[in-house]
Amino acid sequence: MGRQLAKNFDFAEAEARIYKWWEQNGWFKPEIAEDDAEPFVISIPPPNVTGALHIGHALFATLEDLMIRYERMRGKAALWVPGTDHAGIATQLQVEKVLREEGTSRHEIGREEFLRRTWQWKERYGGRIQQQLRRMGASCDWDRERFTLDEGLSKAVQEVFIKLYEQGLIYRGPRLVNWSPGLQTAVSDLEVERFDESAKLYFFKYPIEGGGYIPVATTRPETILADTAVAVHPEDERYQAFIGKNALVPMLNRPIPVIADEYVDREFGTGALKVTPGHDFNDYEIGMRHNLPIISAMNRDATMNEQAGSYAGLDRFACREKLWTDMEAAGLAIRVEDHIHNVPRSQRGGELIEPMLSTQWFVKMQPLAEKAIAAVRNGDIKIVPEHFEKTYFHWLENIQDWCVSRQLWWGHRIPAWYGPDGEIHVGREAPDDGREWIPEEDVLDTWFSSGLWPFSTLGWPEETDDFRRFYPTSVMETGYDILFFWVARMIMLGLWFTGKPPFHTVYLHGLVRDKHGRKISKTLGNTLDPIELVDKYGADPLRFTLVTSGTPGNDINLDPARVEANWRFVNKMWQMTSFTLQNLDDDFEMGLPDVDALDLPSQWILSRLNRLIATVDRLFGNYQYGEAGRQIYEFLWHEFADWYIEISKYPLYGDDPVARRKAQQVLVHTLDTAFRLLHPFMPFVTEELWQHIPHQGEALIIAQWPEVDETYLDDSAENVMNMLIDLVRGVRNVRKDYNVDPGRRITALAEAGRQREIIEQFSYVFSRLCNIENVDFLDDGVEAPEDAASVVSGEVILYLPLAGMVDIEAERQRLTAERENLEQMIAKSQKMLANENFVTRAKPEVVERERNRLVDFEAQLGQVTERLEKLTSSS
RNA sequence: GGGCGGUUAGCUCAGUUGGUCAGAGCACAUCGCUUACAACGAUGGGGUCACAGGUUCGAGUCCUGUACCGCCCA
Repeated sequence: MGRQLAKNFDFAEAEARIYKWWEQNGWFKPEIAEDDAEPFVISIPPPNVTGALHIGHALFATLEDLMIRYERMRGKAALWVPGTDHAGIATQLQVEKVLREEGTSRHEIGREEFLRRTWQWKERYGGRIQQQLRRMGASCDWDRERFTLDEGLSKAVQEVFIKLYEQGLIYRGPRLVNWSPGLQTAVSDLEVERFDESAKLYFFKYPIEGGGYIPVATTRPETILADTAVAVHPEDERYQAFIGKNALVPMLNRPIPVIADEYVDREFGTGALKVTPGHDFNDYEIGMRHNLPIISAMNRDATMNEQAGSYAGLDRFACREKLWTDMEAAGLAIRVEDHIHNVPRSQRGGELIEPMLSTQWFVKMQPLAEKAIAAVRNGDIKIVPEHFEKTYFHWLENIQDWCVSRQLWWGHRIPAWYGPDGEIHVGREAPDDGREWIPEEDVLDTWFSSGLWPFSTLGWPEETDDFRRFYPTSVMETGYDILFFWVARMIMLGLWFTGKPPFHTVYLHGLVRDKHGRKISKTLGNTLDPIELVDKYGADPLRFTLVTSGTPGNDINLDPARVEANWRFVNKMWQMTSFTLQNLDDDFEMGLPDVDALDLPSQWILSRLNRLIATVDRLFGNYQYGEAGRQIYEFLWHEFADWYIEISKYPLYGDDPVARRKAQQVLVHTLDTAFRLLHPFMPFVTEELWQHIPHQGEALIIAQWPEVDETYLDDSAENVMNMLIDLVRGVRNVRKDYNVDPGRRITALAEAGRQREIIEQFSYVFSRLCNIENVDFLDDGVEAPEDAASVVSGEVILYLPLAGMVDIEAERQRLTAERENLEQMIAKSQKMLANENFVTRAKPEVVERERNRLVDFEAQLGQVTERLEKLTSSS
């Protein structure tokens, strides 16, 4: 009789075995659903192909897998499209580093060889992250895996670029761009981060032709050499006389106009501004307004060029120093002050970004942005949590044209050719006109291809079966940090090219931080390696911790102690199952008796179980996965294990085969249902345990999601059970207070009024749970023993005769405290109910509940008071 | 300067139509190896829910303001 389970869960063995089994059976594929099933599709946020799984990846993998598993169990054609990103700059930097170590460089080996090496690098390291996602339990359809440089995706990229060009939305031209001198490429404004750093503010004299000077302050003296104007505020009295005159650029003596512009902040510095359209974005705007010439005084490596006169060839910082020394010598320098300056740095590597004049390819964003704004405004796309919509709108409403060309080699080559007469051709091929067309060297921003991801991965621009069936996708789950980089661009490009929003919901998660809320960084040494945690505790506890440690859109402070606690939860479930299996008969048959045929504890646990299903459904509907997980945990541990299992030992160990059978069925049914609910959170252990319990169907991963059976919802069973639980707790309490040896069996006397039958029937509960040998009933008019402690719940009072152990005075104090507490509650409750506004305005069920509470309190108070009076009169 | 988020037990966090909402885990204290589980169980201590107003019969929950922390944008 009974079945055996290993003593503990060997997660390392089981996870590998189960994942392989799922994958081999094709259960990650949408085709396992009915042919007409509604699709549910997620495109993975593609990680860097040569990267390693970090804790942020673990978070998205968990959330997306949770959504996919839930919808799969609900019968939808669930498809999670996996893939990786070529990550232009990051990957190129990795390979360049290797080349440097080999003593060579990409320029030395040439473009073709460099690309060969990079593909080789991708082949070698590309795959690692996919394996790590598998360890997290990610149920992606690996047969549909994509890479942004795949042929199909490259075709989509070309298609989009060419179409946008034909539509007049792509242009090429010299503009001021963010230039990364170390990488020697342009980057977009999103790829620039700004930091407040201490710097120097240099005050100097701008000589005026014909005498006098205007004092000017700058943080970057070297740009003086590229000044094309001095600007003052039109209403600034101090400088009125100079407007329209010429100033002379220090050391170069080049004449430039003094102009008036309202942009100038009269309070800052000297109130006069040097204007350098070639090296500053604000100055560029001023330059446009006043038709100023643009001078670029730097080379691509941020050394000074011939425009800098004698300073040509110097690095910008060396130039700054030398120029200032020269200006001091020339009597033009006034003073240098310490100054906090907002400095632009590259998101990649942190080097100083220089605004530089450069010829690049741009996408006109406004027409695309308008559609993207409308889609969220009219509800076609919902952002969760909602407050991110504001950020989204603000960015799109103020959108700048997107610089999409990069002077890199690793990426999608821009499909453009230059003709011998300077003409530009954009298309898949060079024109076949016998002339020599030179292909564009630049590649596209990696985010350009990522922006097509939801549809390019499904075959677009081809009208493939997948595209027809699975586009638009359903939910875009990703971090809020790439709302602009990625999400907004997918929405813009998706709407523009497919005419449909690429997904109906954007779910944004927060950043994972360390347990003290610090950003995770190698420098701080607080990195959390998800794979290490999986090795130590298994994937399930890590997943559960990631989901239940926070709320949507908020950062998560991950405490490894919680991972350990959830590993204990896994063990707890293992033990619950082990208990159940040990108590099954060989001829056990699944099933569930009608609610009327069940005992109270079973009615109670099934009522709680069905409420749990309803709660989880409601929470999932609102993307409240964390709360749903916590509720399941609470149910399994603190209702099912703590109470139902303990109580079920009575019928299981008793000699009534019918009762025994019913208890078995309730145990199995509850585990079965709870495992289904928990499976999206903890797929491995739930699958393993489900396989061990009696079950119908091949695998939990494809089992049906539970539905609420309202016939099992039972308020009255819950109320009575709560009373019993209350009494048990009260008895345990007394035992502890009086230091009654846990092994010592005691008896109880009850005054139960209308609850007498219940107490009688469930005296075994007291026996099992608080070691009460038997409960007798006090006949009317018979006094309770004096040497007894008492426990009250509702109208029931239990006396625990503890001859010689009860300190009457202590007992009196205990009861007095309880009476005071009750009196307070009663007063509060009475006050509420006496308030006409409450009775008339509050919801009826709230008023009703309050009335019941009051009745309960009063019954309890009656018992406590009576007991106190007896103790007082008899002592 | 504009916008957003946070401030709940020693620590990490829940608490989403305002009415058992003052909770969980960890940590701490006491007791217990009782045949599912010591990777456990029982019991307990611990918070004026940042502060000040307001709305409401009722506010951790809604509104306004303040302080501090963090993020985004300029």
